[in-house]
Amino acid sequence: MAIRKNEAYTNKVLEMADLAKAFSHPARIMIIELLFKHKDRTCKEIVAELPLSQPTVSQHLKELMVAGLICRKQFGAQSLYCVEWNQLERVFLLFERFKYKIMPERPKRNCC
Amino acid sequence: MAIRKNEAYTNKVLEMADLAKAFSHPARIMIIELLFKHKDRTCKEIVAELPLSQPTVSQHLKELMVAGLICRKQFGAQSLYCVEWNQLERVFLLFERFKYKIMPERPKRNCC
DNA sequence: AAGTATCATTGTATAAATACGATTAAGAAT
DNA sequence: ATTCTTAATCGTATTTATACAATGATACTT
Repeated sequence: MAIRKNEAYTNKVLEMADLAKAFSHPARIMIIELLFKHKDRTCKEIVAELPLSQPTVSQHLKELMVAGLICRKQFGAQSLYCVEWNQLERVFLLFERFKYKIMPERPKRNCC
Repeated sequence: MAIRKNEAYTNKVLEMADLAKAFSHPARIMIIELLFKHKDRTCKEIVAELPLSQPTVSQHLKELMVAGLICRKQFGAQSLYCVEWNQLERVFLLFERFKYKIMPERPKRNCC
């Protein structure tokens, strides 16, 4: 613990951790997959594809919204969800940058 | 909840969620970055770069080992850690596959 | 042998994540 | 108007994650 708490992590690392967390539950990965197969989905349709109750799915949807990965449009009584492509691209960009920063250093074989 | 609990998620989705979870804490991302800068690092050196106590760092190291992302070599009293490149490549592969499965469908502009 | 250094493990406290029943709110249908 | 549908939110229980002091274990130093 040689580093002070407040200047410990760069914004990029914090952003990557947050976005990785959004992907750290299988239901949330599946939601993103579902939303690209059909671009607008109601909550009910998403619930029908998952082994989770409606309130739990709503909670995961909210987390994905907070992460900026999906958005919601109100259509009468129902909510239509869709992917925020810009933010999804941002995730892939961060992981790709991380990879190309690291992988050129990759040794011929693993050390262990 | 129309899907039965046991057949809910594919192995690929579960694997991706687990690996994303490994990246979901800034300390763990930094550890991987540190380990590629200098390929072998002692626990003490890693602790010196993070705002966390030695036991907490040890715990994060263990989680990364369980995820298969790093490995440990014992050298006398000290532990040397290094990246498991194969597994790191696996992470990037999963995210890239996910991207190329999804992004061709990307519409010209966001829906919201 | 006694002391020191390194680091994993244990125990434990606190916070965050996960899950769901119950409720609420708002629109749609009758 | 009343009932039904849809989905968010609330309340709460349970599990998991995070953090660290204390301890234990192993090797190194003197």
